[in-house]
Order: sequence, then C-alpha cells, then structure tokens
Amino acid sequence: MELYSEYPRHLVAVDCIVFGYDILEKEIKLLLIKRSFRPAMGKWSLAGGFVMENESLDDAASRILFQLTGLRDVYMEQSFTYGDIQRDPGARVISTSYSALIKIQDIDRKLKELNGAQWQSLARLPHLIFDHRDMVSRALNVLQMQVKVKPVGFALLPEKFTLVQLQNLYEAIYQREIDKRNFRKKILSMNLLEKLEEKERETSKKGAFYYKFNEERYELHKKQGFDFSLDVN
Amino acid sequence: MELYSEYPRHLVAVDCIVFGYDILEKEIKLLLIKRSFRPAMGKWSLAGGFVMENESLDDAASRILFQLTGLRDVYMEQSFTYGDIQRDPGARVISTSYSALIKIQDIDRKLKELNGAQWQSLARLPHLIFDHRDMVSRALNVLQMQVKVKPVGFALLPEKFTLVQLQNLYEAIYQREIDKRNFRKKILSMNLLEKLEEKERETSKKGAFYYKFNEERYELHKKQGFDFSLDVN
DNA sequence: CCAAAAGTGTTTTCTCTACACCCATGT
DNA sequence: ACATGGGTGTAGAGAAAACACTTTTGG
Repeated sequence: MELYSEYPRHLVAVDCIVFGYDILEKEIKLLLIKRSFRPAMGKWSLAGGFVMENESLDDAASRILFQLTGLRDVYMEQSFTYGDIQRDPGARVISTSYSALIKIQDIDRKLKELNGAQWQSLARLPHLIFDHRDMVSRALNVLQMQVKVKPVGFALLPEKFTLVQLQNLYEAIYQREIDKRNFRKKILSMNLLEKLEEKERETSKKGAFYYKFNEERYELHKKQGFDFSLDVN
Repeated sequence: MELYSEYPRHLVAVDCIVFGYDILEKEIKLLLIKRSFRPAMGKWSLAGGFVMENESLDDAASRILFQLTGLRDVYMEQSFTYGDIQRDPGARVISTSYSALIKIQDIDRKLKELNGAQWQSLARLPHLIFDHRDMVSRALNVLQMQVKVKPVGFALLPEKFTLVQLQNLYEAIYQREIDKRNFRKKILSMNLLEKLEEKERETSKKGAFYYKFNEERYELHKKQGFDFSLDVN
C-alpha cells in the first residue's frame, strides 16, 4: 500500500515565533529559548521541535507551544517554510515557522523557566541561531500587514485594557506615533469595543476607563464584509 | 556527525500553482496536469513532485516548473505548507505550494503536451485531487492581496500591453468591474508605465497604444516607501 | 494647587467615486 | 457614413490628517 517509496525522506521541524506585548515597557517581546542540545547549545533560538509521524504540522506547532507555555487554543498561524539545504548545521531539516500572539501574563512561568525561555525585546534581540532571525522578520512583516485588516492586536492585550494601552500597542507594531484623537475616533467608530465601568488607576491620577474587545460584534462585522483597516495617520 | 537521528523522516513535496492570463478570453487560467501515476491516476492536479536530498524547497519548485514549462527565472513565491496526515491517500506527504505568475505565450508547448498539462479557466476548474483546491484558493487570496501592494500583474501580461488589457486583467483578478477613467488616472499617476509609439490594432480600428512596465522606476518608488495600492472603485 | 495623564471636536486636505461624450479608423 | 472600441475631465462625497485645550485627582 505504501506508494512513493523510492523518494527521499526529510526531517521536518516546526519553529514557533511567540509574540507578546509588555504593557509597561510598551514593547513587543519574543519568547526565546536558550538551546540545551547540540548543535548551537547555549545559543538563543525560537522554540522548535520535530514533526512526528502521527501529527499534522499544526498539531506539532500547538504541541511545542503548549510544552513551552502551558497554553492551548492560542491564536497561531503558519507563516513560512524554510527549506535551504544548509540552514541547520546539524542535518538537513525543513522547518515551518508558526507565529503565535499571546498575552504575556497568561503563560505558565514554571514551564517557561523549565525550558530556559525568556521574553526579549523585539527591538533588541540577541543573535539567533540558523535562520531564526529571518523567521522573525518575516513574521513581523505579516503581523504588520494583518493588523491593518484583522483585530489581531487584542490577542496581545489582557481582557481589560485602556485605550491608551491599545494605542501604545499599535504604535509598537507600526513603529510610529499615532494621533490620539484620530486613533480613538477610528477605533471607537468600529464599534468593537465595550466600555467598562472600571478604571485603571496605576498609571494616572485621573484613571483611564477599561475597555474590552467584543468578539460577537466582530463576527457580525466580518460577515458583512467589514474592513478593519487602521490606517490612522 | 548526523544529529537528530532519532527523529522521524517525511516525504516532502512541492506543488506549483501556475497562473496565466488569457488576454483574448479575459480570464485567469491555471496550468493543470492529468496525473499519470497512482494514486488518483487520470485526475486533475497541480504540477508537483518530491523534494530531493540535494535541493532546497525553492529549487524543487523551480525544477518542477521548468520541467513543465521550460521556463526559468519566473516570478514564483512560496505560499503555504500543507501538513495534515491524511491529505494524500498514497502516503503521509507534507507539501509546500508555490505560486507562479507566467506569461501564457512564453511556455514551451511541447513540454506542456508531454506532461499532459492544460490551461483551465480559474472560474470553471475541474475537480482537483487531495487538497489542491485549497491550495488554489489560498494562492488566489494572496494574489488578490498582493496585487494591491505590488505590481504583480505585469508578470502575467506580455512585455507590451494596452491599458485596456491591463484593466481587463485587474478586473479578472478582483472579480469585478472597474471604471475606465479612474483606472487609467490611477495607474498612470503611479508613473510606472512607459507609453510606446506602437499601437495594438487587432481588436479595434482606432488602435490602442502599447505600454510597458518600467522596472527601474518601480525600484525607485519602492525605495521611497511607495505604496502601489490599486483600490480603484 | 499643581503635575501628570485622560479625554474630547472641528477644519482642511486629499482620495475615491460617479458619470458621458468625442476620437480615430477599417469596412 | 457608420460601427467599434479607445481615450479623456470634472464635480461631489467621504475619509484621513492636522491640530490644542479641558478634566480629574493623588500627592
């Protein structure tokens, strides 16, 4: 029954680009790992692993993310497959990268420690092994595109967030400043946010109202062919 | 020296989604193959093949496209990797799809015949094997996105083309009508087209001026962060 | 009472859209 | 001379951009 038997077989891996957003430092961060095995032991890398016989690529990516963070059902998307022969000095490995957007505060800290993982500022990344830097660049590009067309940003913020925090996030992704009034006008006119009674009181005396993202309203808009473009400024 | 030796190995394939544009019928077409081997012999499929030990994914895609069309140095881009366990009934195969934009008139007709390939209208595709229809849908989505942001359309037209032909192409990609005056205003204002002396005289008595795409001007624009959006109508 | 961050509208500019007639020429 | 497809401009609507002051309250 086994067809194609004369063709070569390859090691296939998955690497996860885990994005998080640090509200205090107003920075995008990546969850990186100090490799504990050869080759490139002790160097920084993305979280990765090999694809097993009985799992799909998507399953492999979910498994690796779970082992690292203890999280399931995370917003994750395949981004690109890297197939150069010499990309991994250990062996010829074909690797598919996945990017995940997670809420920093949600991850299991013990697992993180256990895996030797740390959050690192995207703006000041250490040297990464192999072609992992390319993986990050490409994923960031895609993120910047997608943020214009989908409300992906909310996956990076806690359930409750202030408009200032949301704007800071968008500024971090776009890498430029956005006019406060235009931003609020636009984001509120989309009608996807629900204003809460509660205020955030850590960062200002006046306090800023919390909002939350309303998934149901978004689903409605989507069905009506709504365009979530955020081309403010 | 061979590390990772305890991990499973997989068949890895590449499938090529070859887009062409038929100027006369004003339709996007796909170059499809009647499979000559098992499983699914005699069914329509994309052009595909297995990745060898000594070639990268990109090389494999180029090779397969070359074997099919006799073309090299074609605009080709990786689109997505399909990794479900059961996607190919013959065996567990992980497959990366590539999409290519080619000029229909450029391909080697003998090779095409030899491979049992035919151009088929995208609007009226036959049933395709496995998940090849998904591959096409995804690639088409990407094409529709990219056309807004890059001048990819020119890869589908001959060197010399009229504005009417260019507009027809955009209408075929977007799947809707575009206002003639708005289209011309916008496309000409980008300053990427060079008007030739010569006229196309097949389709009208008056004749339509030929234009050609000016690659150098485009490179300039790109460096200045130019946005090639074509949101006409 | 004052420093610090939150919150709020209007005007101007630009881009998108809708729309209809003349031109050139082969038959 | 007429049928056929190629080519052209303008006015109105809507979206994006620029811009500065008032509010709240903990210390």
